Amino acid sequence: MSKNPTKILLAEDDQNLSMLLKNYLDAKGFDAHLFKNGKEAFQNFKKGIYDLCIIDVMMPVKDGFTLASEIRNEDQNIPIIFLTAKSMQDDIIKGFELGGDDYLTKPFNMEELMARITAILKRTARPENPSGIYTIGKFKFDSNHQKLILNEEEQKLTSKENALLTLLVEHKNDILPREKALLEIWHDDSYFNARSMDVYITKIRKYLKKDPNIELINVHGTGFKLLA
Amino acid sequence: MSKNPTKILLAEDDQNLSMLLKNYLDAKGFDAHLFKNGKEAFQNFKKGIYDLCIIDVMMPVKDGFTLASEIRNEDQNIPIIFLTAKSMQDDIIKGFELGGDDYLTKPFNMEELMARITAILKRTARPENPSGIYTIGKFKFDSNHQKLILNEEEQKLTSKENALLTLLVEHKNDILPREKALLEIWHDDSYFNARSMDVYITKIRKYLKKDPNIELINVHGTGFKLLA
DNA sequence: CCGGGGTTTTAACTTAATTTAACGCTTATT
DNA sequence: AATAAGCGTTAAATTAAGTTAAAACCCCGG
Repeated sequence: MSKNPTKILLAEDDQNLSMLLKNYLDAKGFDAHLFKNGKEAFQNFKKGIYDLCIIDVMMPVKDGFTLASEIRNEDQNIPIIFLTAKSMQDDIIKGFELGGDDYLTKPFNMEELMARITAILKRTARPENPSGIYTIGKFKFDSNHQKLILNEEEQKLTSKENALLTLLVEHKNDILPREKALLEIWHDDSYFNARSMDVYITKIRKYLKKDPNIELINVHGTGFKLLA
Repeated sequence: MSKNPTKILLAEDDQNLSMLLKNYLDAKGFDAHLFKNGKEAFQNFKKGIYDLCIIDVMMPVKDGFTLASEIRNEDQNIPIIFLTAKSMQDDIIKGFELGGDDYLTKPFNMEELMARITAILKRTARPENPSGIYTIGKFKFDSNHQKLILNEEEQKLTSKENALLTLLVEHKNDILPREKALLEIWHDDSYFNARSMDVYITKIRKYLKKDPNIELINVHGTGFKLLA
């Protein structure tokens, strides 16, 4: 199940820059759609489902701010990045007031744009599994409620057991590196924390033993692997 | 019941700029805490509950990137804005990779910083509920009138019960950190206040017991989570 | 100023979660 | 095979949280 590319609405009238942008974004794996003024852009915005907008402030026919406020009117949440030639602070303030998420002053370099896009998408991204419910062999694992359920029996988990098992299922059939677990759960990779983690691995193994098809194996010097 | 100001961690070694920043932010109604290097900043970060970090990249003792990654390790979500003297693109990319939310190149003007702070906080903000009326499972909770209502029955709450339950519902299905509750309600994180808070947790659990689908679980060493 | 009812804090005790310690076994290295 | 480092398991020690009751506090009416 491969993911759809992020669809970007690109509103920019400058011929050179716009093609440069579109090519760059497409090369980076995005699906960028280019429009040369605010009017065209808005007409298309209503049709397509976009994930992100990059809007030049100065455009003929309909300027970027007008476009942005129309878009905001349709969609409260879609991220908007403004581009502007002049670095007038009033413009910047206005852009943010309109609900812009970021603001780039020309000339900017593509790497920076890319970094800002990535940062915004990361913030906007929906968590992978908001329900927090996973299947492990015959078990249901509800990480939000810190419970491991087999048939009708509920096993309550402590916070650490829950955190560790959550990491393990997120890496199901794959290695969860020791270091990663230690940093995320214990916030520090030290001798004692590592020993503590081993204790929790034992506890989790004990719980999971009720389904003999599940294995929680160690990869020496590397990490653990949950097989189901 | 007025709201606490947004608490900002400010890490900046330049004497002039840092005081300028602190004064400006304080004047804008924030509660800015200034530290002159990464080490000091991190030590204090762990103690206080901050809402936003503004970090200079170039600092003595511990640089801004190191500080940011340590902070990210403790808190996945807190917004971080980097400040840098040089507009080196590599720095910018690195900043975003570390989970920075925004990046400002010196010299910047205060208005722009303000705009970016506002934009970030708007994204991060928890949805407000001016009515003060929440739903918790089968209950209605009216925080303005300090009442918990199930069917026709009204349970009056004391102000502490009310304040704590309000914080809990504002973080529904998410962790309410102990320190945050202690600082906001008891204004001081001490042993006895922590004990007192536990007493109130017990009381609230007793009230909520009437709906068996509601859980108020403890996350060891971290806080409480209200699940409904 | 005093007393009483409700609220909050302190105290004492209990239970649970987590870390540390101890010891034995396994895996890599030479 | 000897050695060292990594891991497994159990139990003890430590620290956090849960519960209940008593003490202290606070505010209002008399």
